[in-house]
Amino acid sequence: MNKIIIGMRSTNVSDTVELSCPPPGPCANCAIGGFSLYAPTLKENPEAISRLRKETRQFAAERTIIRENTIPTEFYTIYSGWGYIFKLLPDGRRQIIVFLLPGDTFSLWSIASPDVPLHYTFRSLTPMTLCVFDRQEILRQAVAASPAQIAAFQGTMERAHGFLTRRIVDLGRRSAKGRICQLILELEGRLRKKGLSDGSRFTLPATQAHIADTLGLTSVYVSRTLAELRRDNIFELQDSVATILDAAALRTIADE
Amino acid sequence: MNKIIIGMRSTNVSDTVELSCPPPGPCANCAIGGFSLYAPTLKENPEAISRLRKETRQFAAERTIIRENTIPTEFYTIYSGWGYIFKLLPDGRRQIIVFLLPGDTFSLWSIASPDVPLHYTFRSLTPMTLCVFDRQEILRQAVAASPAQIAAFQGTMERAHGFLTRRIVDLGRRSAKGRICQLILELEGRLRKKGLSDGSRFTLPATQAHIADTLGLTSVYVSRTLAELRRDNIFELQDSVATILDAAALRTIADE
DNA sequence: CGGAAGTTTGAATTCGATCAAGATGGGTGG
DNA sequence: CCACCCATCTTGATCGAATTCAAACTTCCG
Repeated sequence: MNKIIIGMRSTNVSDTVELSCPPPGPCANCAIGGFSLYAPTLKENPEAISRLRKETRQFAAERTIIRENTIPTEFYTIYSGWGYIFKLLPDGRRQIIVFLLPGDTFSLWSIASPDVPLHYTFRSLTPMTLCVFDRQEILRQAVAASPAQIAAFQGTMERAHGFLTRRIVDLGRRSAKGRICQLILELEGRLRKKGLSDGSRFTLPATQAHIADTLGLTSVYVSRTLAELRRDNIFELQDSVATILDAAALRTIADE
Repeated sequence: MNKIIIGMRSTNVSDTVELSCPPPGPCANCAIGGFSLYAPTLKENPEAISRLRKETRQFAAERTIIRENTIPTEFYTIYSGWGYIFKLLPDGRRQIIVFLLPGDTFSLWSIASPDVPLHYTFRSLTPMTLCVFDRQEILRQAVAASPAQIAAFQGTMERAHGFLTRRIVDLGRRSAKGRICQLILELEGRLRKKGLSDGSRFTLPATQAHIADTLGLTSVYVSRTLAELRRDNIFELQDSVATILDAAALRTIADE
């Protein structure tokens, strides 16, 4: 039996520990598969996906999955848990590019240029289970399989692109409060599509430091701003549970 | 004969004026074609591209090509001049997402979802000549034609994605000076690949207001920061000509 | 020569950062 | 089971990078 992973937010010891585990059931029964990149193929031919999956792999919180400047040979789907992609500046400042949620994939962007090293790092935020595929295989056999699959592939890239451009607008032209509301709405929307939010309440395991590093702020100021939103009965974040108290007000602050 | 377009930076009269012009020579001879999205097809079968091109179209500076919330039916390659893509906030603040240079294309990102309206606006920065294609045609016949073409397509998307993530890092975690140096290096690099920079001197037609709207700053502060770089003999921008005086220093400031 | 767009410079202001000190709370080890 | 530890969050005081407001200057064009 494998070791049990404990703690949402583990300490920094042994940065790259990983624990193998037997795969969960066949991909056909996967709760999150219908929201993944290869959903069309999964629907038509679930065994094809099961066959492509090399294994599943578990990580504790805050473990580095792939480091900047390495060349990934694998392709991952997050089966459970949250991850994030970030870039580190020479002096240690960190910018989180995007949070990865269950059903999201990693190494999509570099799939067409297999020999270019990553320019950012992929890390688990919570304990996380990944389904592991061979990068070349998934490209050839799943992504280019059918017209529906090509459309899903390009659609995924486009959605990712949309999140990035919206983040650029946030960082460039919105106040701290606006950015935070924007982020809450983004995450709620993405989670809702996967059945992980009822529209007003969802799990948000990111610390205020993660949020700060995502929005170009400091954790101190994130704390102050969240306190304000809480005081005004607009939004609350406690013990990794996010609650939208006043969706209209939230959207108003986010929009301008 | 058509009207002649005058002035790099025209006034705001008649925001959507456009002037037709006879197409320049066949695509096979195009100076910029080798750097475009469909370069592989152009090399193998230049007539295919010529046939796909509906027309060329000229715009004066600061004209809106496609507005936010509309559904584009055309696909453009910039034959000459600069353009930019931006998003407007309700109160009039503007965030420029990216500058488009000769050989760059537009509506790439929305090519897979033909019925989703744009969430940003495409505008000319200088007088600009576009080669116009049908959006569906270019997707089917050029982008999906050959393996080399698919690779070029995905490679283009990846490069664009790289620019966006780097911009996010800049906006989130870099000082005004760092952002400006970063932008100079990005533009120089992109232009050099197209033979439009010798490594230290190139045309940069953006005003300080454009730069400010790209980097999340105000034009006043861009002016002050450029003055500093000029004073320190690192970089100079005068009359739309950018000159890198000290590349090493520029890179140092940009990197951290 | 007059006007408009762009740039520069100065002074005052502000949003968010930085520094610092507690408070809270869960996990670990004794 | 208790005590300590460490990460996270909170709150206060001060600081500073970039904004805002304002006015002059420069160029180019009509």
